[in-house]
Amino acid sequence: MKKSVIRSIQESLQREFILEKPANLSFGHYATPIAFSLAKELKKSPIAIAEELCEKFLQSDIFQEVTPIKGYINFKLSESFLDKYASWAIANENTFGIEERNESILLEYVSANPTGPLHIGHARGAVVGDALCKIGTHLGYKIDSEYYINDAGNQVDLLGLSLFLSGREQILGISVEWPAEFYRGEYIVDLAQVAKEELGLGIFENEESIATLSLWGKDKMLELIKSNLADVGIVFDNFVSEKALYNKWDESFEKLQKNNKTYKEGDKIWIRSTELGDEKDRVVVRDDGRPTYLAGDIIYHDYKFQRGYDHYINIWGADHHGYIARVKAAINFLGYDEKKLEVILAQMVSLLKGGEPYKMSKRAGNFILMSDVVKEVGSDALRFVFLSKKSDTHLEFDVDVFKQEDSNNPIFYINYAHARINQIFAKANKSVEDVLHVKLENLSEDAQNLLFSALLLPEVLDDAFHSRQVQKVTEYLKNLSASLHKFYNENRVVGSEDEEKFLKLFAMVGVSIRVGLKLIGISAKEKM
RNA sequence: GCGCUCGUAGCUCAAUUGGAUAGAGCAACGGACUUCGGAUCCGUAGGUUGUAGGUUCGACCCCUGUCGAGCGCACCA
Repeated sequence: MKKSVIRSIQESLQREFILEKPANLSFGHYATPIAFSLAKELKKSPIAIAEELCEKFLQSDIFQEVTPIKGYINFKLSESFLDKYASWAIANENTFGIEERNESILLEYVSANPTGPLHIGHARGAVVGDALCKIGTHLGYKIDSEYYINDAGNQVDLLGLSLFLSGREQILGISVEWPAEFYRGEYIVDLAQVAKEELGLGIFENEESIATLSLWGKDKMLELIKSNLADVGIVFDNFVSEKALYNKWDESFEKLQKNNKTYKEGDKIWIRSTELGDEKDRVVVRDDGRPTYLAGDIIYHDYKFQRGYDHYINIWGADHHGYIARVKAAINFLGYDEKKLEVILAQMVSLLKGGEPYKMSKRAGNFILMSDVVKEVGSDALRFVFLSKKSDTHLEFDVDVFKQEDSNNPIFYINYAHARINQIFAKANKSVEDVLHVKLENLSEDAQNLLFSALLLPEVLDDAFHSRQVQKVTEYLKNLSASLHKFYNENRVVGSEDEEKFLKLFAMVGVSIRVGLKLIGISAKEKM
């Protein structure tokens, strides 16, 4: 819809311009402040310029009115244009808003350590990533989703050690001495129990089996993580193992070396990340020869870029923000365009419980499991809460409030609108096909506004994806539902002389609600 | 101390990315024919956008200072 408008204006204007929505829908459907920027050039007042331009624009048949107001030019679309578009959308629901593009994107998100179940903080990145993936795919981007498994290094070792000690203490009844850092939490105790059943009691007897427990535990945790994700409808295209990539280190290292971006100091190897804005150079290989975590990420990003995507998106927890500079530097040093990598930060989620702050830390074991929240409020509500907020703002909510969010939940509000539409078709004893041919003309202003709102979905999706702000979609769905409810309360549908027109209008709203919900991973309810 | 992110109604968040009168929900208060399902709708109240400057036709948005919050500042991930 917007594209048709832009094309039409472009034809008569022959220059770049900004198209936006008027502050007030009664002014028109679209607007442009072009007269303001022309004012300087032409040395005329914006108001006079706007008036002159309006006449030119009126020649197009997609506009019913073009009016100047205080220098702004407002466009009102014609009913026949809106009707044609709506008929097409209703008949082609599955392709409504779908576009063709050639750009490929690699989207990496979650990538939580396989040392424990996902907690509520991970859920935010997970849900946002999944929604971006679904929306972007709908918009025609070829998106692959990927999860990077940190299955090498200290944290996994620590998992093995924690299982080992827990097994000795809880199962063998031996008193153990806990180190300063280890994984606590009930899942460790539970997992040690499973280890006993699958691997035998002997596994806790000898310290040499810690390595075995690490590997075994990591696999178990990964399974758990996958099922946590599946519970909210998230499935990844790829899982990439840090460990499996380690044999490519020489290859990546050689590139860095060739570009003179590493150096040796002491017995360590450093990368010159300072050259590209990092605070300091970073160690990539320790003095005992073990590569650091950064080395793993260098290999991984080398591997990513070798696969030749047009664009790369990483969703990271905000606590990793300090990491962006060094990874981008490394990508550049490897000979790639680091601007192709975009990092989205998902800000911390802080939980309250009865007003008391919850300190979330994987290591402390005092965290809220994503799966627990899903169990209590359901996947839809969890998704909706996280998708309603910009991902880069701190989010704080009280679990107790969250639990009682049922009738207050906007999801119910949206679903109610959707269910209402079905209900009214049933009441009228008509199907969508019955009313598809009806022309939407001579509509009241309210009806026309509702129609226009429903047709806006593709633009909203486009905007949400390109600004990486998924809350625009939830916001839109709430507003569209509100318009529907309002219209419903003010207009009698069944039995009125406009019945068929209104049904077609409602069908269009239903399409947008269904498609919109689907793209944020929520299925619309037919009945409630 | 340095860096990143953020600061908008009592609370949780929006604001077409520099545009027109800063908007929703919740909470509060007052209303809507025993209703095409009232899980809805209408109305009232609530704001110097943390704060002080600057940039310009125009600023919640950009720049500078300042205050406050969170997160980083590892050879952990």
